[in-house]
Amino acid sequence: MKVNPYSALRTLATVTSQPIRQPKPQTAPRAPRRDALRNDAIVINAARAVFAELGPQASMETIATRAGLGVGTIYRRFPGKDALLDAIARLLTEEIDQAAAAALEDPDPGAGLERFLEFVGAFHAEKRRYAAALTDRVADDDAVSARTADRVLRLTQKAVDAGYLTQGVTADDIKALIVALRGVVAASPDGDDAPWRRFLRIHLTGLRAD
Amino acid sequence: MKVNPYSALRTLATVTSQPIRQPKPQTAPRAPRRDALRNDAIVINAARAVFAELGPQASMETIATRAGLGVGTIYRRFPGKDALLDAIARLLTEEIDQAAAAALEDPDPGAGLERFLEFVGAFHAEKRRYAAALTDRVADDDAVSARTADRVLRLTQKAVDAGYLTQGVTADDIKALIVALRGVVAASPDGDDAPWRRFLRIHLTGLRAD
DNA sequence: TGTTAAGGTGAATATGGATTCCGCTTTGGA
DNA sequence: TCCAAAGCGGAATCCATATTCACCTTAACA
Repeated sequence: MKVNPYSALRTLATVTSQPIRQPKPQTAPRAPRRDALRNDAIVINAARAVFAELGPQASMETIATRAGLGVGTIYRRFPGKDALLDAIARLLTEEIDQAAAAALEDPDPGAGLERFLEFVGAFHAEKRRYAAALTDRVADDDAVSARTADRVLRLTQKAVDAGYLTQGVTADDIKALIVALRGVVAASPDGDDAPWRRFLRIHLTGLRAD
Repeated sequence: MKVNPYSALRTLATVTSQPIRQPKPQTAPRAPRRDALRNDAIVINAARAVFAELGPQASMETIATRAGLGVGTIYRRFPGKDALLDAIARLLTEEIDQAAAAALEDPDPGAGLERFLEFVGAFHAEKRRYAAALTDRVADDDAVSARTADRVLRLTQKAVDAGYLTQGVTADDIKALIVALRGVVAASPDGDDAPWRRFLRIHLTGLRAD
């Protein structure tokens, strides 16, 4: 069993009668080191690159090498591989959220929706190797996730109201289209955008018909 | 290094001068044992069940237990887990092929196509946990695979000729729809068929519109 | 019914990674 | 410039499987 280091210190202090500088209880002890802050981003970027190339089963060793760091460093910031994936998932959700926000700005709701869906397609194409491993990593009731869901909902409603989409189309239909797109992308040869673009076109036709 | 057991036997034979019963070269040595034949199917069925439940990362141990056999027995028939997955993939391709064949029989090409796609959706729903791990396990130029591809091609052409699908729709569009369906199924809650059915409906509308 | 090889078993082994740990290095702060 | 504390590195450890193998059973055939 391990000895509690704090009790040892306290004992020593008593014996030597040295005044102890008590750090003010809630004061931040010290500024975080610059390299530590930098590495945080380096790790995530390396992980994204490696996962994109090798898929989610890429080893921590590989990620560390790519980052130019030791494995231990990764574990200092992220509890484990799973947490790393979670962090990436949140980051990507954020990116999708940005795109949704931008789409909502478009004065033409139909154009905005199309732009958003094309972004999603390209997004999945870039992450084809590990996109599937990201599902369910961000809880539905997570702040970002909820915000995005709300944006998609409004995007859909605006498109319906503007007459771009048929009456009766819901946000769930758009979500289904998004995961479908992922399936098409995953099954197409790397770098070939034509299949998912065509697929998107056709499905939108279906969503617009009476 | 390991000694070749055959040379050892040969040496013994020479020394003792015993006549060796040479089995007639090309004669089938013996009929396969009944239990062996039976186990072959037992293993595949157990594997299908376990994969459906736990996904493709289920252990060989689990499969063996489910089959009521020892792990070694599985390895006697299949070189390894990968080969087991391959075998299942081929089997499932065969099932899809059957469905395609049946659909071609339908006097109404449109109804036949719809029936086929609904079969595919239900098929994926049943295998939602491991369907993704099956892709690319059966080569495109494999006999069954090629036959199925041809059937889908004919199914599509008939549907176009009959005016059910718009002019210009190709077999690739149907294949894309199939993988898309897989994506939708994978993202829906277990056992809920409504999402993929609705999705199929909508996409077919898109494929039928001018 | 006896002989024998095919077939079955599952403990032992091999392997590939994830995760931990501790000595060494760097940085913040006085 | 000096002293910790915060960080880093990466070999050592741990673990969860896949796979092998030496020995035991059982079915086929005479």
